[in-house]
Amino acid sequence: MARNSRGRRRFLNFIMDIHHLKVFASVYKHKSFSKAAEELHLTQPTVSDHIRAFEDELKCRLFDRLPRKIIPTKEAAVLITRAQEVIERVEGFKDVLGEFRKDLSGHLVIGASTIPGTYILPGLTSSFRQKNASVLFEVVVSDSRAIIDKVAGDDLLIGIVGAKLESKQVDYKPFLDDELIVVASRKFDLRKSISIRDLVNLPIVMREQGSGTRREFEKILEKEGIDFQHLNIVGIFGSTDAVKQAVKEGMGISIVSRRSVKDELTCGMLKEIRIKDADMKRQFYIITHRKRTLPHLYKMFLEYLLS
Amino acid sequence: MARNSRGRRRFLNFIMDIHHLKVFASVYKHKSFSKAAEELHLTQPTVSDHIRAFEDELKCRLFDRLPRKIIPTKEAAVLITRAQEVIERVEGFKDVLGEFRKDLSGHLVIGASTIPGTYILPGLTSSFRQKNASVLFEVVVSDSRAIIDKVAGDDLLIGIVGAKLESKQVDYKPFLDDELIVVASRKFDLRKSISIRDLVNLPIVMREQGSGTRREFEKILEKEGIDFQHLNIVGIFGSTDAVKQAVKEGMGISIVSRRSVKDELTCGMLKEIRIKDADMKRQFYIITHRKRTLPHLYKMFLEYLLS
DNA sequence: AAGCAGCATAGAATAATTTTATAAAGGAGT
DNA sequence: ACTCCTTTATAAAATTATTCTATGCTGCTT
Repeated sequence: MARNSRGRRRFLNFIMDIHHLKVFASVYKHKSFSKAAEELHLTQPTVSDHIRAFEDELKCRLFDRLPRKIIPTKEAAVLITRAQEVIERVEGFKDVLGEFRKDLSGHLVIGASTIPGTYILPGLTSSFRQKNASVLFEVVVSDSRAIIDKVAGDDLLIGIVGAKLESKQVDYKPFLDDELIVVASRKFDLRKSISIRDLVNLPIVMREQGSGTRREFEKILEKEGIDFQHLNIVGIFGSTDAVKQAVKEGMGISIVSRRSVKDELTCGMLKEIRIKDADMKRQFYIITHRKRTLPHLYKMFLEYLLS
Repeated sequence: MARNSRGRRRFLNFIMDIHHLKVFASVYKHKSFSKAAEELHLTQPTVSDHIRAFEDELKCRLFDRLPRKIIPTKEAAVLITRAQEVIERVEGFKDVLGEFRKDLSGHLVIGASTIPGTYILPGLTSSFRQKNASVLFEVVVSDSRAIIDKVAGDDLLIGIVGAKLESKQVDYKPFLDDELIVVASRKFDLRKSISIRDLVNLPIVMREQGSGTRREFEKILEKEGIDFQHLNIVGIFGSTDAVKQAVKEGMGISIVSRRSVKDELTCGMLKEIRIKDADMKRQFYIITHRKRTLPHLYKMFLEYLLS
């Protein structure tokens, strides 16, 4: 039945959904119930019913039914504008999403551990910006542990880290390679190539705990059966630059990412000491939250990174 | 079942009615399906279902469901503004009508035949305006026939006329009384009181056919058994003022509405000749279309007229 | 007066929404 | 690790809404 117990409709809800408004607008446009029915692919009784329900709801007559035509009342004339506005907005709903998807501008926040944040991302963000319009990049640099926690805890959407810590929330995608190398000041007198066991005897400068670089180094030592405690640690610094500075000053050697000392090696400020018997390769990862949806801009950037 | 054949919904229609938008907005606000369900007096599965349907419709995820909380996606953040706008507009629908009803400003068009339009309405519109704000009155003066036709034909909403012509469309409400009187120039030498039959011998100035005054006069003659053809008509004028002018000039006597010559009688420009043997009372009517709804302003004015 | 055009009404058929009941998944506390 | 708790998902049944067909009514028109 078109109505439920004579004129009263719906249990709790209101009549004014888009559908009803559309019927109203169409009747107003055609000044005819049957023409409106035709346009909307409904039957005339349905249209009648909608109009009546709408009139009941508003407690006012909207159309005067004269024998040959219907005339909208003043009230209908007042309402039609608003009704059309609402319809238009709702129809445009999907377009809003479409527009939004085309839009590659916006604010892109990326978490990164020291090496990726300092030596990898600046180049990539810069070239992404050259291809795509106006993106504001914000690179949050912290150590790997902190970045992973932020991604897991919904504070960041994407991160690039140099360590893989277990977390159910986080999805790891392998990204670029890197290699840990041993560096020393150019004044440091040492053979060009040593065994990993020789490290035990050398003064070492290190990053703090939580650093991906340090963690990788610890993993390598462990694999080689060397106890971290036996190392001769002479300094711990909170940043790669500080470590590099200390090494340049001759405080000791350090194990750092090759990417972080590329320039110093080229100009001879630091020299590399090859380790002949250990694999010092490491992997960087792009991390995202396993259950969160990336905004479009982020997806685009992620695709760019992986290509 | 909440959905009909697994996720596909509705036969022909779209999901985005106000109801769905409200569910979306509530979930967005509370960041919780169950809280939204509570607010909307629905159950949680219903809310789940609406959101899923909406997501299917837009082909994009709106909320990331994490274990303890849900996080709106960027898409949801983009859409929520628009959704709230639409909801607000629809909620405000009834208020628009309310406002409209309180509003007593506007354009009020009244049709009137000569006597009401010239001698009755100006006073009434003026006092109505003193009580109520800013009404723009437009008085369309024409003869009774024309006004009745315009009301019947939807060109006018309200009219005041001095004749009752049959028309199924038109509703007549008795309004003020009037009286037809015989007037003559003050130079015109005649007894103060005559019989209606004496009119046959006098030179008469008249309004055109269609005039309510003339029609009333014809009806009186008919009642008295006097043939209109036997009258000594010496002039026909298209307006009451023209008739009055002609009478003043001594062209003849005329039968006019007492209201239209009130001032002239007072200052002696015209004199009344009493008819001792005929009832010359007449009635004015407020007319409206039987099936049309009067706008609020018109209703107010009508009430004012009838009080 | 019969035919026609246009809206209203009633009841049946169809479709959509909401509910109850239950599952599944992930945290929090013991 | 196990259990409880919270939150969302799923399924089927119940409820409610919408639409349709058929028919009635009214007032023009011829």
